[in-house]
Amino acid sequence: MELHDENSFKIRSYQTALNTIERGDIDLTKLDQEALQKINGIGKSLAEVILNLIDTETFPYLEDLLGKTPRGLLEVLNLKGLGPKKVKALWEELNITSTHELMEACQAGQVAKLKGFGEKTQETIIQSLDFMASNLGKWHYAELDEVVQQLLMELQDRLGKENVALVGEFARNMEIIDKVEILVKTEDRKEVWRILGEIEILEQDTVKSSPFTWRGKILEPEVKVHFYASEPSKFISEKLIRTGSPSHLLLPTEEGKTLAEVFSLHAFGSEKEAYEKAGLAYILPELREGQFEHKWAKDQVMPKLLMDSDLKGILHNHSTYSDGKHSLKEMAEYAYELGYEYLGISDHSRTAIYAGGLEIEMVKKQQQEIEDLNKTMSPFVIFSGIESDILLDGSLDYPEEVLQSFDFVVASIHSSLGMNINKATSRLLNAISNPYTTILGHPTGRLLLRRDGYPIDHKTIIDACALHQVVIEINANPWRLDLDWRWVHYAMEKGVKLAINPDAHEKAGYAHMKYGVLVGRKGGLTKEMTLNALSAEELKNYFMQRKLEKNPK
DNA sequence: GCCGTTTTCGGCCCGACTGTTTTCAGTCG
Repeated sequence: MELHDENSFKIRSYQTALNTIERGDIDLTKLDQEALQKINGIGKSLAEVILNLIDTETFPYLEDLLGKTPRGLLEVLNLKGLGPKKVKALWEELNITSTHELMEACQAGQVAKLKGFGEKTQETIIQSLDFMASNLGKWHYAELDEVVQQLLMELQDRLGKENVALVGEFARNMEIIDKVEILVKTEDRKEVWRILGEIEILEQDTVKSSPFTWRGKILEPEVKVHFYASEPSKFISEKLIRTGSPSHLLLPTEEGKTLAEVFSLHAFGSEKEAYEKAGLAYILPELREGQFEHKWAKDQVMPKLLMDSDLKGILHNHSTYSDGKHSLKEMAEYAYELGYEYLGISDHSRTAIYAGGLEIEMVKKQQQEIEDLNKTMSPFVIFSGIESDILLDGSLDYPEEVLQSFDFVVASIHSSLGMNINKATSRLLNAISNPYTTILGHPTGRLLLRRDGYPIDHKTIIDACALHQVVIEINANPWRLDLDWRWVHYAMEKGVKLAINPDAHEKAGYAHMKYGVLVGRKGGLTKEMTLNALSAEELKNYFMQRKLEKNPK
């Protein structure tokens, strides 16, 4: 609609209606025309469209629009920095219909000459295109989780459980996966390759494959996959070598060899035995990154890492008070059903108008509702929080007396993300030193594979959190996973606690906790250093104690 | 296209930034 001169307010209507539908938990298929029109943002026309869609599964207007739009242009529309107006200009003035053509036009300097464009815009577009190209074929761990586990199970069924092992990035629980790698123990490669040929979701690339390596892809979502065949005697060695990151494998051992050399020179009955041979304690796959794990293993002090079952409650969640899909009560009851002891609700604050941030009177209303629910749901506890926007100068979004009324405050940046490292760091420092800040939310604002976060001086930020006893969030949303696991160990060393927060905007969002735990473990996170491993009672005391120390009045 | 009324039209969420302009359009969160 945006590309075809449709009335901008009509476009907005569609958008508002879509937002309402997506954010609500309404089963449209059960509603008639009259009931549909009662939904805010849906009038006569849209109600008819919806009924027609349910009935015939088609939408002629959309088909018509798509028919007039080059497919590649939709991809151009996804580029950061390009909105509908600019894309339309590129299409009409330069006849650009794909990212490929756009790159050529940029490189030829044609884009900069267009009215409303310039050198800098052209440069931004090139950067966006590069960013897109560099992420091509990569996926979030969470997007592949299910298909990979299924594939693994099917293979283990057919080849024997002990003969199939995940290796590579996926085995190390990396947040971004470029290719899936699986090692098979066998004396008959051809038979294994034949079985792979029977699996429908796989497609081999025969040109790139070799006698020892089957290369190809999983079809949906499309991701590269490699299978390696290993003789039984070398299976453990090969598994270790194909799992550890390059810097892990280059770690030195007592006898002066690298880990990789030790692994490849001997035959082992188990991975534990292999690490023993190298004079090290056993290192879990997710820790094999060539970082702090070496010292832990050398000193034989591998800590017990955080587990899903250690988490006693869920902090940082949204409800229908702001942009969540489910009501406060529904969110609380579902957390209770899942066996958690508490829920920390932290809707958006008032500056986040686009997300329905809470005006002060709504804060009070919500806190009243929390108080009432806490009476009926006890011993389950709802903690009253807020995700307060960190404003441009680093201050929080409400006057003191309002901030004071929360059990906890998650402070996050949501606007003006285009900052340099000095600006971003000082903005965060200001928020961290605010006595009402309990948790620093998604510290860099990154969206994996979509945009880099603003640059921050991690050490300075973590040191400040240590000084002011601010907890840092590991936002467990697969798009964020922010704080990055590479900084978890440093935070723990400084005595900074971390919170595994799903940032759930609906009940199903709690499931993301799993991915927060995975990256937390990668960073070496323990139960002791995890805020929401505290019981409801302990956390209640923690919040209270903290408020007393910081704001004695 | 929706909503609300100061009802059958007129207005539609906001603030900041960037880069292009020479006062503001386009984009983002």
